[in-house]
Amino acid sequence: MSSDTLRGRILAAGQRITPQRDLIAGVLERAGRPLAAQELCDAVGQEDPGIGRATVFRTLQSLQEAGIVQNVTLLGNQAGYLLCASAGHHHHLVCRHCGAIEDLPEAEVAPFLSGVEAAHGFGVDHATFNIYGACRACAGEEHAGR
Amino acid sequence: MSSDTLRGRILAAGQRITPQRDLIAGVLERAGRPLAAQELCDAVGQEDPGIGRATVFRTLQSLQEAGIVQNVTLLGNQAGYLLCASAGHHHHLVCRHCGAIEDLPEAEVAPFLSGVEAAHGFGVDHATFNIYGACRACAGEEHAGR
DNA sequence: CCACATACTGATACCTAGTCTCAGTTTGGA
DNA sequence: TCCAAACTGAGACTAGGTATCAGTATGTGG
Ligand SMILES: [Mn+2]
Ligand SMILES: [Mn+2]
Ligand SMILES: [Zn+2]
Ligand SMILES: [Zn+2]
Repeated sequence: MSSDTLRGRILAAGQRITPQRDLIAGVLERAGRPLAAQELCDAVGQEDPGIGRATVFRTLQSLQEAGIVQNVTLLGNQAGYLLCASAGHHHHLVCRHCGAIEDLPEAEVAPFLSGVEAAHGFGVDHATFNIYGACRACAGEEHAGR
Repeated sequence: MSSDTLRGRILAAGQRITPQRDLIAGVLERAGRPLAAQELCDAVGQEDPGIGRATVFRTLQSLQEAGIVQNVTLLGNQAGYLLCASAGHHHHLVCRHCGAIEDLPEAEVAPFLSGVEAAHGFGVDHATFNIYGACRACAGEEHAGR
């Protein structure tokens, strides 16, 4: 069960299991796409109105430290919180039509970064990418649809 | 004179020249690196305390539309405002030691994006990069310095 | 050079995301 | 079961940014 995995990852990060964390991680997991702060707070409040705003943000912080949640920048510079299955450093392709997310493994960007380092004499030590467009499904529809 | 150019670019975007825009663009130009909202407001207030906060943000908006200013994400997810000499779409390498910025032309990232499109069947229509590290000068110092 | 539509400005109120503090509660290990 | 440490909710607070509005400046066409 994936709940086991989630809990395992929380524990592995030296953090405690609490009902709040369970619930919040669950909301993100079921969403399957990045949620804005507002959306997340609403969804959490709907499942348990007792959970305070501060706890939501603290939990996001914890889950990020545990490598379970990633912060992505949505269109319009809005912050989105995304539950990630893969734990290591990786990036995301954001479909601007359906909101779906596709992982972009670090291995795929490493050669590009090496090229930049070589060309500019710049030692890259951290990089994030915000890549927006149409996922395969949506690109197909758009092409066929009109 | 670069002031001519700046004004030209503002006018070309169908916007009016005002003392406030002149001053704010000047502050950014002299900074030579991205400024956070706070820093910018402080610097502006120091040169002319009469300029209101709202005007600073509106001006940033206008200058962005005119392609003169770009919004970059500094470390810690802080927004930075950067005056860019080159007008077209391009990216930036941010030195985390001295704050210096190096332009990364779109042409250098295009092949990478094409590769992503091919590999994922994903139609990229907008991408931004946040690349942090050590510029040539700082990398040299670090290597030699200790 | 003047008149005038329109763009712009400052003040101010407002909003949202996110942080901080603090007193009380829960967790999980010994 | 006991306890230190981690966590929680409430609520105050901050920072970045936007909306409104009445007044002012800009630049264009006459
Ligand atoms: Mn992911
Ligand atoms: Mn630039
Ligand atoms: Zn899609
Ligand atoms: Zn440097």
